[in-house]
Amino acid sequence: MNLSISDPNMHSSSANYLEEDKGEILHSSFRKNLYDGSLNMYSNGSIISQLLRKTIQSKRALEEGVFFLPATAVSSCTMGDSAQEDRSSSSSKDSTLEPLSPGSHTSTTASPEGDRPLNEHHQAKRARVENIIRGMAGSPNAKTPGEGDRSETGGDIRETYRENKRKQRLPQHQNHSLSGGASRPNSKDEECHKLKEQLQAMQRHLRQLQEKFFQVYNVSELEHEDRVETYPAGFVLHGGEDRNADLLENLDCELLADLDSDAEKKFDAIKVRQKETLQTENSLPTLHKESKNLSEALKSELSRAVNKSVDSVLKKFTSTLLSQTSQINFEQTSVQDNTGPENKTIIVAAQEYSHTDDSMKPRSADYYESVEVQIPEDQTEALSLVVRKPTLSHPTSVNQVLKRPFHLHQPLQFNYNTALHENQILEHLLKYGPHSSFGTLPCMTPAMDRSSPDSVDMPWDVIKVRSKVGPSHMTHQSRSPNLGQIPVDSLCLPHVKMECGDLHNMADRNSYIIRHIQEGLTPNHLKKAKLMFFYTRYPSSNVLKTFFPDVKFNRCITSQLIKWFSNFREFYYIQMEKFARQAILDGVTNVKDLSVTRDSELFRALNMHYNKANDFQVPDRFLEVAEITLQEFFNAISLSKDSDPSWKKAIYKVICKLDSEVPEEFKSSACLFQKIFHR
DNA sequence: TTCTAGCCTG
DNA sequence: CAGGCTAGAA
Repeated sequence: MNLSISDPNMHSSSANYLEEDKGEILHSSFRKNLYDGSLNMYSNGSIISQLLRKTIQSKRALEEGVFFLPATAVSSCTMGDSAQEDRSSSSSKDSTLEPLSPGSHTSTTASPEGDRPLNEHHQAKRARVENIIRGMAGSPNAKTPGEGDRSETGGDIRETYRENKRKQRLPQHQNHSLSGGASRPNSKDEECHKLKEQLQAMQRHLRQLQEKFFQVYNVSELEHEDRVETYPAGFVLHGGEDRNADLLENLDCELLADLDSDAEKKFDAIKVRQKETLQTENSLPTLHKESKNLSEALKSELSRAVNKSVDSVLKKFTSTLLSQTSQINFEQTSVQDNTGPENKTIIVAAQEYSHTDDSMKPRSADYYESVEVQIPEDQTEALSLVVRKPTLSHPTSVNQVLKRPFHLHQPLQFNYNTALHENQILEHLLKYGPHSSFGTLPCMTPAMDRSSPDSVDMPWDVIKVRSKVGPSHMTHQSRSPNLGQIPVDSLCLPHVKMECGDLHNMADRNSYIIRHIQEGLTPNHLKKAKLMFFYTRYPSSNVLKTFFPDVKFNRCITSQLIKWFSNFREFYYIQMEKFARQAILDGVTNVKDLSVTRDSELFRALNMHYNKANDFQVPDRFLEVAEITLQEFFNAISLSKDSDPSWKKAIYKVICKLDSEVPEEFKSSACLFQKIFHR
């Protein structure tokens, strides 16, 4: 056989069907429809759904009493083509024959003498398939079609299907309701057990579906058993059922979700096509290709379904774990009480958050804004849920508490922080397990507490120690629990995104948080501004807005930032004048003898002021600018220009032109910036 | 009038 | 570092 021969045969056979056999017409039209459908599959998503849809079509056709072959046609065409495709791809010798399989089949039935035995054969198969479909579409509550219910309207039938669908999707809903927290389980085992049961129910359901599916599939296989031996990967029937069962076992129930509506459309399409002139598929090579695509798509579809199921189960389990371990941690911390009352505050907050049904939903911007409104108007620095962390060099001060603990007892701050820190809690649980203390929350880093108002009063050496701890945090290395106390500040949440990146479901909210606008300037912002001074002494307001994206700019904030840089300059120029005069007193006569290096006293003074922690690599350019400034002062003083009240202004003009670009890294929000420069 | 830089002071 | 004040620019 070859293509040129089979094509005319198929045409003639179609003509015969039109006059003699309505069922065969359906067969052909169905087949055409299926081929078209197979094309659509690749763009319309679930192939499994498509296959099942066709089965439903067959069932409906049976109920209508109009057609009697669709199921067979479905299986023979769809599966047979897929099967032969696989075979042809595996065996190049047979490749010329395989594409003809469907065509040859129809051409055989096209002969008048072959009609009768074929019809009998089909009727036998029809009865078989009818049983299969009935069992497949049936559910305990569904009416059994074909048993006195033929008068059922299509709408009723659809209702039946919908009911089936609802039942099939029920396990998922149950899962949601469980994870919703309304009926929160008391123990982990209980929750595990329920989850397991649901999973098993899903598996049973899918197994049933799979069995029906393979039965239908087997019908077509029998029809082509003389030439079909193997099937595409994932559908090897001979000895491959187990593997297929495993694959389909995890198929998500929602594959059936859109069955009825699409089946209805297909059904209408079939009726329309019935009236059309039947054209034989003269593009068998194309079909060949389509079958191959179908095979590939089936494989990917199955693996996708498995992944989806695993993900959903894991997700539910994780959320359950969160709500339980929050409580566990609270109790543990209460007993140990080695992390101070503030930690308990946070843990209680975490508890409340995890208990809230809608806590998993992203908060609106209004939510956060409304919280911040509670902050006094003249509060320019963000209040925070901050715990003073002891320094490593003062282990005896571990139990020190806040200087201003009243910050911790503002209820709205609770909500604010708890809502925002869910990610951290969850991450902590995933990373350290349920029995670790929240005092070691990885996202509550030493660097973060600098954003708290209390940090203003904190000696710089404390900050330095904390800064040194930062890098290990960033690289996810092990961290001593003794660092323990929890400095928490909303400003610092953006870095959570860096740590919880694998928690995709949290990413969206973090992306909101990272855009969260800070109402006031914090010590972190001051620190950042100081480091920016190494690059720019005269930043424009645009630069300030660009490099403080987490600050909600207003007149006050802008003035404050400007004032900061003014103060920075003041200190800078005072130092320059001081060291210039000192040089003159030291007998320096040549301005070229003046240089500023990292070992210079002048640099140390400046670095102490702008980079107290010394954890930032001051750019060389700043040394150059400092040197130029020093020389300018030296020259001016040497020339006795300082007698002029405004003698410095000339120097300012020179220095203001020496600003350089601030690195892009500074555009991060204050906390993120901290993390970047403390690595 | 508003904004900003700079100076002085605490 | 911030507040108050002044001068100058826009």
